[in-house]
This record gives sequence, C-alpha cells and structure tokens, in this order.
Amino acid sequence: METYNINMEQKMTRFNEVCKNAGIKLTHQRMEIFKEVAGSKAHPDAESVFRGVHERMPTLSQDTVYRTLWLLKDLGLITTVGVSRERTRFDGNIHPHHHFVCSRCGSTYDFHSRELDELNLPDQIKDMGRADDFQVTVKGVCKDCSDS
Amino acid sequence: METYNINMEQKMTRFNEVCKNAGIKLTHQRMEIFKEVAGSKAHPDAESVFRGVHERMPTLSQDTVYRTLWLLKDLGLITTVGVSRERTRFDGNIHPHHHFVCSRCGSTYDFHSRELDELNLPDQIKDMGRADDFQVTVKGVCKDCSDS
DNA sequence: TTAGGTGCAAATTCTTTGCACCCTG
DNA sequence: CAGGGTGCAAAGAATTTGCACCTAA
Repeated sequence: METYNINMEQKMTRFNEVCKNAGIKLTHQRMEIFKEVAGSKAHPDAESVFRGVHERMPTLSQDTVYRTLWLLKDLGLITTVGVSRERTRFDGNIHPHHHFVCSRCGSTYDFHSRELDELNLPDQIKDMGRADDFQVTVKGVCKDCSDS
Repeated sequence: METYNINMEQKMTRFNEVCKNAGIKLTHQRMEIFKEVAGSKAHPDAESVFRGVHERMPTLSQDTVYRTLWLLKDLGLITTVGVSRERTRFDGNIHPHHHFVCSRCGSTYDFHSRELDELNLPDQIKDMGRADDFQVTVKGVCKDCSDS
C-alpha cells in the first residue's frame, strides 16, 4: 500500500480536532481506520480497509469498519467515490480533486487541476438547490487495461 | 413517472439497431426495461425499474431486470450513476450531461451545459490512460431538502 | 429449429443491528 | 464512573446463479 507520509501528521491533527469538536471519542479503532483511508491512494472499499487494519489489530470487527467509515464521512474527514457495479470506495484526500475511472477494471486515480477547480457552474444549478462543491469524473481505459 | 415522449421513438430505434448489431435478441422484457429507464428522468434504481415494468408485465422477474440493466449498460444504451450509500441508479439520457446530487436525499438532477461539455482536460490524464468522456457532479442540497 | 433468454428459487455477498461488555473522557 | 463505542453473531438487503422451460430469429 502506498502512503502519503508527508501529510499524515496534519491529517491526524485535523482528525483529532474534528472528533473533539463533534464530541466523539477518539478510539484506537477510529484512529487506525482513519489512518488506513487517509494513507492510501487506492480508494479502498470497506472490506479492504478492514483487511488492512485487521492485520495490525486482529480483534477489529467488520461492523466497526462500516460504522466508522460512514461516521468519518459524515464528519467530512473522508469522502466516498461511487464506481458503478463496485462497492463504495472511500477517499482520504479531502483537498479538491477529480477522478479518472477505468471502465474496465474500476481503478480510480486522483488528479488535480486548478483550472477545473475554478470552473463556473451554470446558473440553472441555482434552480435545483445550493451547490456545495463539485468534481469532474473522467471515464476511460487505464494504461494497464489498454496494454493487455 | 415523467416521460420524455419526444425522443422515445428515436431511442427505441437506436435500441433496436444496437441490439441487432450486437447479435442480441429483442425480447419483450428488454424493450420494456429499456423503455422504463429511457422514459424516466428520475434515475431509477433496479428495484424501481422492476416495480415500473412489473405493473405492465406481471411475470417479469427481478433477476431479468438486473441482467438486462447491466446488459444495456454494456451496450452503451444507458449509463449508471453512483450515489454513495444508495444503490446504483440508471440513466437513460445518453447525451452529454452533468449531475446535481443532493447530499441529503440523494435526488439526482440532470443539467446540460455546453461550456462544461467543452472543457479541456489536463494533460496529466494522458499518463493514466485513454479518456473517453467525462462529467461534472455537483454536490449540494436540493430545494426540497433546504426548505424543510 | 436452436441458441440465447427468462423465471424461479436458492445461494451469495455486502451491510446493518441488538445486545452485553469495554474503555475514553 | 457514565455513556458512547466495540465485538459478536445473527438478521436483513441487494444482487447473482443454476437449471429447466420458453421464444425470437
């Protein structure tokens, strides 16, 4: 598993603050689950988060993973990525970013683009409701899949 | 259920052609299931497609709906919309378009924007693979949810 | 006619829940 | 030490599969 060690400390600090603010306990399980998602760029699904954390913490149960992932999402500490016909995947990258999704294998890669982040949304959106944020999802075929 | 009668005939023609081309049989079930999705702008999930078609065709089974929806997707006749923590929803609108998703109730609205359709994607995408198409997903809170 | 398509029911897979015990604050 | 959090096991949903019959081409 690849990790972003650079930001991990900041992320953990933010995690602690947000939990404290929300009046939520800082349990060992929650920290490890958050670390697992925040430290991965593979957009893991619940099962894969479970596997990762379970190695270090063999008493961890699946349902705690589910409960915690949705909790972290509600707290805004992680986001979810829906790739069709796959289970929900979780994303610890909370900076504005966009996704490239391979329509063959489902791999999802992040990319950043100042230009896209600053897009103007059309006015018709206002008729639908209040826009909080947006993302671009590019569908295509990744290098690995087009090689084979 | 609201319908787009205007395009339905064209859509059915395209449906017939695509199936023929793919060497796939035009069964009553497939036509009705396609009609249900193509004629709805509610981005129905599999269960809701089943309910809709089942009214007219009481012998229809759920598994046929699942099989057919994914088949239609593979044929490019419909697309899927992933809204987290909800089941997959299906979209019969195959023209380029974008989505507004309400983060409270999960309602998904289509919107069109020439400006967004013509966006330039950043070069880094090329390192990931071949881009086929892209969409903008706006997250926010819809009118119904913000009123209450 | 015949290969692909369908319905049925059972199996899987994924996710959630109830409850008693545990641990953070 | 109090109330939220966790693990366990079982329930619940959603989706898929095997198989015998059916039907479009």
